[in-house]
Amino acid sequence: MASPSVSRPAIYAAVARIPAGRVATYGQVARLAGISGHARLVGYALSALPEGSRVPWHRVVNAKGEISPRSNGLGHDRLQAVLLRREGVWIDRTGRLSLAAFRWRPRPRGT
DNA sequence: CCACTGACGAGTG
DNA sequence: GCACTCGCCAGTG
Repeated sequence: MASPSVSRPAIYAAVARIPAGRVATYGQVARLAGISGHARLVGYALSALPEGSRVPWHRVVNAKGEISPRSNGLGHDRLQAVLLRREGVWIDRTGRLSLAAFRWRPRPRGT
């Protein structure tokens, strides 16, 4: 349940800004979407994404740097790991990736 | 209108 | 570093 449509467009737009090979946290996306502090809403919005959407939802991970397990039972969490790996983002055997190395930094100084 | 539920995050022990 | 609690918003029964 819970298919909130808060600022879905804003959230999707923020997620769409994440470059391949990089990841962003829900909180980070929320901040970019203009709803900082509402990381949950980001997750809810992404959960409502249709399978054919062009939104790189797989580039969004939680603050711990791991793929949040979902309950839809469609194995999307597994798919996310595969998609990320395909972009060069390797998940640690503990199920976590190095945020320090793969976290996307919007507006970096220089370049 | 009330209660429960979700792809979360930060703080505390 | 891990486990637990509280806070946030929106939709459903």
